[in-house]
Amino acid sequence: MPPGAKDPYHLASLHRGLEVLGCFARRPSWSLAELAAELGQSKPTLFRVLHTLEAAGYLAKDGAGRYAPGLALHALGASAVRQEQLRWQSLPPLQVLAEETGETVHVGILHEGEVVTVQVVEGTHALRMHARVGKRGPAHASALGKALLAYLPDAELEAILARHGLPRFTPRTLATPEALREALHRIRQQGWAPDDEELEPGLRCLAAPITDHTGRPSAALGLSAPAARMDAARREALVPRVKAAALQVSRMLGSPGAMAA
Amino acid sequence: MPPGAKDPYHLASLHRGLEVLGCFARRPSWSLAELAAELGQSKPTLFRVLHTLEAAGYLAKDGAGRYAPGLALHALGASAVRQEQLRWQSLPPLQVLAEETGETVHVGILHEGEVVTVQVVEGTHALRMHARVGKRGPAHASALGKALLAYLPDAELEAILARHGLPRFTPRTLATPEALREALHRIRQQGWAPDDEELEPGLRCLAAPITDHTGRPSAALGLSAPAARMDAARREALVPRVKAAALQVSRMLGSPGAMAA
DNA sequence: AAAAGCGTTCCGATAAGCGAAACAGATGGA
DNA sequence: TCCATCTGTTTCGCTTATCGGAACGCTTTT
Repeated sequence: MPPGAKDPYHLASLHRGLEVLGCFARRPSWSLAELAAELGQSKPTLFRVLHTLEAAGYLAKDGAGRYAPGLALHALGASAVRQEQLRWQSLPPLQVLAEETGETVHVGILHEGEVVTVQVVEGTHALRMHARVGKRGPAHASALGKALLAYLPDAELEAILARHGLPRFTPRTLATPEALREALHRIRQQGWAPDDEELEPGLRCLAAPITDHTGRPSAALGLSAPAARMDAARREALVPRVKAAALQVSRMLGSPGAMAA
Repeated sequence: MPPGAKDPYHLASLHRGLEVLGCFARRPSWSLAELAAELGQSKPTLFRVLHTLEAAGYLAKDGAGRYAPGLALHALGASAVRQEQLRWQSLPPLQVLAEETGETVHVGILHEGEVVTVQVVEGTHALRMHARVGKRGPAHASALGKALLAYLPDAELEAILARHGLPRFTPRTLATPEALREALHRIRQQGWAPDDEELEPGLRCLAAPITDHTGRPSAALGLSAPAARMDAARREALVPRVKAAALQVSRMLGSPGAMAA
């Protein structure tokens, strides 16, 4: 980026715009002239940049002619903060749980009918589930996914079923709407979701919902282990720990329901 | 913006970049191809945009080759959220206080040695202080400013004095470092700051600090009235109400010190 | 009254940046 | 195993987007 090496894929105009936005991270209010001095740019150039940022809603003029962060920037910021918050707040409890149980634990959210992994801490056993941040997977065939589907409004569940269907991965996959609905009903009652080799033979999971600051279950925390280490007794013992970890994350996100516990 | 009217101050490249960022407000993870489909852009074009956004730290590649919000975006978001939060969280308490007292109340922050007004609710009396969001003013000659200066580290206070000096506006302006320091000492002790016609003859104010989620006094809440309505007795009566309003805002910002009260 | 500051507009020269097409790895199905 | 088909990346020549000097009103300061 410094002189010398030139990058053929560098858009100067966009780069300048981002530099301007960066200034607003430090100070909430700038005039054109101030930015021109700060960034060493000509006034017409910056005028165009500011004009474009304003048209896009990223900046807005305040009472005086000065520029301030706009609605789009606020929306973008809120979204980024929320995601980062979930991701990093959840890390310590995940680490503790992974350490204590030796199994891979992860946090995921629902997006467009699929589960997206947001954070992972791998277990310590040689044979363990592999997971990666950013990975997408089917919602109906994972504990994480079912824990989230269970609290969705009916209409949204319908839409997801219509869009993705219920592809079968193993003999145990819940491949009919009836079976899935029944499972979701039980999940709501008990407050956690199982996955008994429904996605991959030999892989068992359990997951509990995480509620955000509005109280809605917007993410889930799960634990995955090979069937050899996850018999009924061990799962029984793990359920409260997974639920406790999910509750702890919920509390850190400011969930009203999780406060008194 | 739609076809027909063309804007000579529109930077196409920057605009596209902002559209890309907007996508990340809705979904945390995108591939180049997905964005190309969503925005109807060619792949090389988007590749350049993503490359530039990544180089600037606004986006980053996650485990797979997919793009996710980067550190710069997170920093920007956190800053925007914090500012907006102070601004809108403070509004309801300000409205109540303005309604009950009939006077103009406002919230301000310190920036580069000056007070910047962040939110205002005007009073109901015909004769009232006029204030505008975004307005800047001297810190040493306003209640808001002094409430903030009082909690600054010594070095920072020094720097501000060196930079702006202590210009005199009225006979009562604190125009010497000694007078100011003494005043700030008292302010720390009593937890609120006065302004007795120090900026404008006939204008009296009082202000109390607002502490943010880190516990630091990062803003202040003030009430301004003409001297005719603000004798010693009335000010005495108003102090606890201004302090209570400031405390309420602090609590809403998650200030640890303000929680138990 | 003059001067200095601001944001805004104009304009011609330049190179920034666009898209078609080609390329290279990865992935997955037959 | 090979082929089909996705990715993301690179190249290249044409065009037009866009840059900065300079000039313009306007408000604020002296």
